[in-house]
Amino acid sequence: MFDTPPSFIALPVSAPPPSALASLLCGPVKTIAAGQEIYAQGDKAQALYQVVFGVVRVFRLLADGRRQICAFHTGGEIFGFEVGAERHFFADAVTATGLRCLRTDSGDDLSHTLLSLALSSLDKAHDHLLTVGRNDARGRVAAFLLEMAERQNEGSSSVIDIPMSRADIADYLGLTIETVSRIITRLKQSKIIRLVSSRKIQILNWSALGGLTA
Amino acid sequence: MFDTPPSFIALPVSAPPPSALASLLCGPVKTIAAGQEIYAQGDKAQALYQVVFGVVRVFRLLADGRRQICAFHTGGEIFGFEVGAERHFFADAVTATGLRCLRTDSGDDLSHTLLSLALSSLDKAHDHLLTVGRNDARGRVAAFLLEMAERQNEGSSSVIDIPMSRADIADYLGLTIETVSRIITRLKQSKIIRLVSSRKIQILNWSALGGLTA
DNA sequence: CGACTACTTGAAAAGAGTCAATTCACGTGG
DNA sequence: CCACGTGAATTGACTCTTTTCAAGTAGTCG
Repeated sequence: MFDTPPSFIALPVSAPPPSALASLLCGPVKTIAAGQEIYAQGDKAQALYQVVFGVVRVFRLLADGRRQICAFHTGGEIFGFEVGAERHFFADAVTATGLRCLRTDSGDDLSHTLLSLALSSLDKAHDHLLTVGRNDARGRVAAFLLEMAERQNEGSSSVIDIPMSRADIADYLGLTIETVSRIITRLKQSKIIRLVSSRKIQILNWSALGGLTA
Repeated sequence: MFDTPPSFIALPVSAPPPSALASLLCGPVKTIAAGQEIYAQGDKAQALYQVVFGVVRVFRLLADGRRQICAFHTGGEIFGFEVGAERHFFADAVTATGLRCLRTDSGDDLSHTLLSLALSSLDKAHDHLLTVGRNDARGRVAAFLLEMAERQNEGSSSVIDIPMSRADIADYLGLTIETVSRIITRLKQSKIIRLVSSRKIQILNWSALGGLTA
């Protein structure tokens, strides 16, 4: 390892201090309907948002109409970071969603809190890149299901809600809807999952599912 | 667009202020050899680095030995952000490289500067995700060539240096070496590029190349 | 009940991966 | 200076995966 001069201290990048985070929150919760836009590419980047309930998707649109979903955000998560003054992405609600705007003008050292939030976004983006870059279709769907499961393990029921459509999943994973559907069918046939309904999936064999991802 | 309460100010996320950045720099330039490790997964995250010359690759290693390169970094770029106290990635030198460590203990409001750097990393990660998620093999290679060209358009020669191996390119784009090689051959046959040598590529038709990417 | 949308399934075609064999560039040592 | 060895890059033949296009099923809302 490349040795570091001792005078360099650790980066201030610990997990977001919950207290500082609480001080960041403020606005009232706004409820928006499924499909409603939160912001669009080209908008002025003005605020961050916290998801109170529901699901948000953040995505880019390509010239030919295709879409790459960069991230889904669910309860508690914060999104809306942008590099410049303008939005580079679109964000809209997948389901009816409650959002809180986050103040960034409370006077003092907010950038410390914002930094740890931004780094956590960066980390997730890298995870997603790994999922898409180094997994075949089956591995990507498996990773997606495990990601969704992890977000909602309150009570650790093995039945997970899939609030988004197959098209959303496909655009998130860089696949087509048909492939997503076929993979789900195959996972069902091999008894790794069970479909309660097309939007409610029970995981029967966690380790097998985990074994499919990179 | 979801309307924002007027009390919320713009995010402090403008481009890195060059002055503040200058104040961040300090350490002497360390030269490391091609292939030498800079940090490894599991290491304590201690500092950021700025590339003075040369090329660095940041990557993850999978259980089965495969590799996903998250980013290449060249002259001037800053890397080494981590979420927690531990490194989640490996970083090493592609070619002989000069690095400067960046102090993060200079007393005052560094997190503002760090935030804009982190957001710029986040933006690049999203770009890369788009490249890998929504392009076929040809589009990914085209995007890669254009990215490399953009990094070294001093003098705007159309001949670009490719300091990394085909294996590196493949691991960056989520492809195999053979596919990368075949795509390059096809681009050559269609007179979009010309190979000065396997590591020196001249772009003959920029717009055609741009038309291949999403 | 009918229309609409989401999801699933099938068959054929295209794309990318795998395995194997060359070719190429470059150093080293005879 | 040339033969040789090494690792990188290219090419070929073949297989497997994923997409494409098309059709069919299911569920929902009027």
